[in-house]
Amino acid sequence: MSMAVMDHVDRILTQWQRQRPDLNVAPMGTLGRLKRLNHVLMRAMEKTWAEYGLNDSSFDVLATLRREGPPYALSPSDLMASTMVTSGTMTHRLQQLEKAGLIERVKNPADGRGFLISLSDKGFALIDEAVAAHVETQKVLVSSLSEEQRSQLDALLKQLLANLS
Amino acid sequence: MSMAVMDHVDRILTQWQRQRPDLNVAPMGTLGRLKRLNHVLMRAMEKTWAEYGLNDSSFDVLATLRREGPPYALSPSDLMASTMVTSGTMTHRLQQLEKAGLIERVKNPADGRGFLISLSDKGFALIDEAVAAHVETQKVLVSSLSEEQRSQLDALLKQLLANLS
DNA sequence: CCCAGATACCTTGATATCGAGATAAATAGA
DNA sequence: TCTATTTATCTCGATATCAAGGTATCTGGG
Repeated sequence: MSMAVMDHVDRILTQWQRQRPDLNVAPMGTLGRLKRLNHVLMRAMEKTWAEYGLNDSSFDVLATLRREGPPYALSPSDLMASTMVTSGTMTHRLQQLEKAGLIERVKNPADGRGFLISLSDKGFALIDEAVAAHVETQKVLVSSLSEEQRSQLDALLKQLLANLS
Repeated sequence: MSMAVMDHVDRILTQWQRQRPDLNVAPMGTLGRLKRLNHVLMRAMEKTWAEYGLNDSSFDVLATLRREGPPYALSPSDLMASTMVTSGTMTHRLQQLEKAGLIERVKNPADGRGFLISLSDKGFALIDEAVAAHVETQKVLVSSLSEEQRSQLDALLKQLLANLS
């Protein structure tokens, strides 16, 4: 017989039920856990990225270029679309990565307005190592779920995401 | 018969499988969806908060005070613990809220180091309205799941969270 | 060919956050 | 009672993000 354990989110819902019994706060519980989980997960993954001198932003860009396959190059616009950030943010990210020598930028010969961003050799080597470590970290982070549970969670998140984005 | 639809995360996983078949990227899919979902959900909820002149940060603090019940007061430390932000961040949040007249701060009579932060009448009225709208928004955001699915998702998130925080 | 509108990217200014370190007050122990 | 340690909060500097607006370039219809 399994004992239901009160967690932080449960306590929040209990408080609301007492203070505002008119509100249906069940969705708040689910979305609250999702937010907290995201927060905790990001913190945990940041540690691995930091071992390679990276953070969420820089890992995100380098990984996007790496998984694209040869010649490991995309335009800033492509990168923006893939990573869900605004143009100002992407400009900033690319400046940092260029300064660190992890990417190279060349004018797009086919479009005078644009650039092509590609992984440098150094950037390729770094992300190739970092992504392996990152995947290991992620494996640990989901290890409290069985493979079937993880897959079920995946399906539910996918369904929810499909109707929002 | 249900057709499996490729979403953005699926395409990322396919790319990785091609480029790095040595990596098990299944956890990456789940955690990637969780991150994207959090991003999309925050964007959606921000719209509701903005209708009341609030954002994630300010809503978070006011709601924490409101659900506490009378006398709607907590110390900055309590608020920090409840909202998972650092002391510097909380100081900043409280400055903004005080400037807006939504909270009041008094020296804690029982502890000369600390303060008590309480909702002003204006703050109480505002959060009481805003939270009702927020709950409505959340209801819409999870409406693509059946009640059973939402509850299942809740349980999985809770289990995952339990082993992390 | 030309021009209006779309597109690609950058710049700027405002915010939110963190981490490290400072200060003041409380507390526990000799 | 003193003192060392802990706790509560703030300050400061660095960074990441967004939104709005600017410039250069492309593109499609007349």
